Amino acid sequence: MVRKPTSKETARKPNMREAILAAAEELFAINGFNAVSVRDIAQAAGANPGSVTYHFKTKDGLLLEIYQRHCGPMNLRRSELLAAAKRVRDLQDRLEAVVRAYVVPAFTSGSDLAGGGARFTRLRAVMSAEGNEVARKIIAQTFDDTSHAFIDAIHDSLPHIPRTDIVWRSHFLLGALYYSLVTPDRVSRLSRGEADGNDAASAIEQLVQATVAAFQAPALDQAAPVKRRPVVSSKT
Amino acid sequence: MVRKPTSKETARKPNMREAILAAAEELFAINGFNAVSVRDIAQAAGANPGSVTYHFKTKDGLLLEIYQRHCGPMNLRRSELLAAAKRVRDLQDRLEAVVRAYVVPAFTSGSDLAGGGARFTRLRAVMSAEGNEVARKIIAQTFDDTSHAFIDAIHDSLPHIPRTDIVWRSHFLLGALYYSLVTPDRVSRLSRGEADGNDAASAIEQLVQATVAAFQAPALDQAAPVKRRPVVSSKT
DNA sequence: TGATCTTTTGTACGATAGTACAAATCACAT
DNA sequence: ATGTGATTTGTACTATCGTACAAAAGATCA
Repeated sequence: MVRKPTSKETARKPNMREAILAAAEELFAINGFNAVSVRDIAQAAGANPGSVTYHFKTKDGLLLEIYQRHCGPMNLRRSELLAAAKRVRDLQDRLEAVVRAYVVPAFTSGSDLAGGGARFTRLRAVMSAEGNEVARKIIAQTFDDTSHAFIDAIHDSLPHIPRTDIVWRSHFLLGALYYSLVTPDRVSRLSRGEADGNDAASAIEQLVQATVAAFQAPALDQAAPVKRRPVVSSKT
Repeated sequence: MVRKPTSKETARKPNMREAILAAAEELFAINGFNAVSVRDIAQAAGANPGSVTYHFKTKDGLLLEIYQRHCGPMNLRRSELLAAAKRVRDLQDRLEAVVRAYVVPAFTSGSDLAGGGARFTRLRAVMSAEGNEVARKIIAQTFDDTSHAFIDAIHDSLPHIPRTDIVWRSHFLLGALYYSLVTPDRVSRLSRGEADGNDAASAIEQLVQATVAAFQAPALDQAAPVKRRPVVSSKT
């Protein structure tokens, strides 16, 4: 039989599916995966719980779809920005451009998705903290390449810093980035209202400025290799 | 009747209560609050589920007890280290000492609790990401004082940096700290085995070094208030 | 020992979780 | 209009959740 996948195959009425995705993304990003029920999502999307099962089979499948929806555009955007940053001649400026290329897409929209950049990044932060299995797999196989590309680019701008130090510092960058999206109100509170933790532009500039300086810090290397500071091991 | 609170009042057999607390702390720190059931905790502690209810009334009460168990010692330790740090004469050295006074207690044991510092800090990180209500209240009313004290101390070492910037950067510090405890394996992975994300000593040194540099970065202030930096030109 | 208090156990209850599935409904080509 | 396949709805099943509570067990002291 000859199939004619004109409008039938391409999801004739994607409204509800999209609504469920959006509602789930928002609820997961705010409350985490475990605290949100399928019924919560359905209600927020104005749908029936059974409809979620129909479109995404399982709750995990829903999370998976959210990731697959964003990972592509965000990494594409990062690649473009990184490529542009690498063309900056001055080393100091290039470092800042690279950091900016890493930070900006996390705060802003991935592409056509309205303002979803910060929301999805917050989602990733929360899933990371929850140790979500689905997220862990996707992250490792989707973002590690990007992370390596950025680490390499930063290393090119700072040849005298060991790669190990750059890994640590970029790890700190991601942690700071995540935390800024997870608990923005704390910034407002601790600054006694002088700063707005929810202002993405401020967050980006502050983060870029601080991170560039952190990357430029002298290397730790072998000086005082911290043989056995009485620190206590983290795991038994 | 004259009471003789010799051994009865002081918890005659605290073994089980302590075992439940320890098990809960570990499970919460790893899997979050919502993903862990009372039955999980009881089983891990070798106790009966009803015993958890008996000692802590509710699951929230158990979390509350964990916080109250750690907050005192950890903040005390921080205060001591901070006081010592403030006495450092050289401004550069003092800044590093202050940062270290903030970081070290988060990674190491609060006091008598065996290796619980990193575990409890990780717990705080996860609760923060989950938006746990119980944790949020305690954190705000217990740690904000400490945070302000550190921010002030850092500001004293860096008088030319606006307080707002210092708040942002200390926020980044806490985010980096949290993330290092939540996802240490990522460091090992991205460094291709050259760094050990689970090594507390390395984490502390790297974090202190990077953070001191971040604090010392020039102020953002009003220079170029981020109208619309041409972050990128590529659109392809 | 027997009385009394603390702790542990076992069990059960109501609520809610994820998911399955049949019936109802819808959109559209014929 | 009607048949057809894609959705949506309603409902139900099982599992597990937090918690309550009575009974059993253990400990302490007159």
